[in-house]
Amino acid sequence: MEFRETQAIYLQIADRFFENILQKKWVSGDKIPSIRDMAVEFEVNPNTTMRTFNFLQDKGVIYNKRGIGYFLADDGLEKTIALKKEQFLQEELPMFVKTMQLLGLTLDDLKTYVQRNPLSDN
Amino acid sequence: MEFRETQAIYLQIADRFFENILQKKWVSGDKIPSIRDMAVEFEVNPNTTMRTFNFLQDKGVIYNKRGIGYFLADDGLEKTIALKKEQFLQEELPMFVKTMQLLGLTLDDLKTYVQRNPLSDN
DNA sequence: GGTAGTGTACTAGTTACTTAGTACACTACA
DNA sequence: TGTAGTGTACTAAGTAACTAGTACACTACC
Repeated sequence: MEFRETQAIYLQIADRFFENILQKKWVSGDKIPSIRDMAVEFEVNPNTTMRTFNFLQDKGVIYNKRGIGYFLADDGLEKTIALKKEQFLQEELPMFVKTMQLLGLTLDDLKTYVQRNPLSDN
Repeated sequence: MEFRETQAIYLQIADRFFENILQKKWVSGDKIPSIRDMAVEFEVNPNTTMRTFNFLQDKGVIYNKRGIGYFLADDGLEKTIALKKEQFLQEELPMFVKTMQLLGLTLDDLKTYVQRNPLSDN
C-alpha cells in the first residue's frame, strides 16, 4: 500500500480500519486479522501495525484476548462514528471549506465533481 | 501559533504563506518578512521557517535576493493556485468525499454547515 | 505433549523534523 | 567605514516514526 508522506503510517492504517468498520465489513465481536497478517497486507513492519492496534485499543474500538487476537468492541461502530465525526467537524471540514474559498470554488463545482466521480468502488 | 500534530510544522507555515498569496495580501514583487521575523511570529526556530522558505523557493513561488530577503515571484499567485488545486483535487477532495460518504452526510448537510459558518474572518 | 498462531517486549539503527546556538558573507544605509 | 538587517552554513541534541530482528508467554488444537 502507498502512504501519504504528511501523516504517520500507523494512523493511515487506522483510517483503513475505520473504513472497514463504517462499511460494516467488520462488525461487533469479529476477530480482526493478526498484527503479523496486517503487516504483510500493508507491507510494513509488524511493529507499525502493532502501533495501530494499540492506538485503536486505547480508543476503545478494539479489544484484546491474550494469545488469540484482537476483536471489534461491542460499541466499536459507535465509537468509530464519534471519532470520525469529531475529526471531520473540527479539522477536515473547516480546512476543506477554507481551501474551496481560497480557490474560488462553489458548492455547485463540488456537486459536479461528486456526480462525475461515483462515490464508491471499494 | 498552534500546529496540528499530523503534519510537519514547516509545511503548515507554507500553507499560511499560500493563504496570504491567494488572499492577495502579498502580491508579485512584495518583500516577504524575513526568516527571523517569521520565526518570531510563528514561535518556532528560524531553522524551521528557513525550511519553509527553501520549500517555497523550490516550488518557484518566491525568490531570493542575497543579503536582502525573499520576494513573491511574478507568477507566484499562479503557481500557488496550481499547487493548491492539484493538492486539493488529488488528496483533499477525494478524502473529503469519502469521509462524507462513510459518515452518511449529504451535500445538503454541507450546504447547511457552510450557511451557518460564514466563510471568512481572516 | 507438541505445534502453530497469537500478542508482547525487548535492543538497535535509520530517517525526518525540530530546536539551540554560533559564525559568516552580503546588502543597504547613515 | 561602520552598523544593522538580510540569508546561509554549520555542529549538536532530542524526539517521533519506522524498520529489523530476536525472544518469550499465552491459547487452541491435533
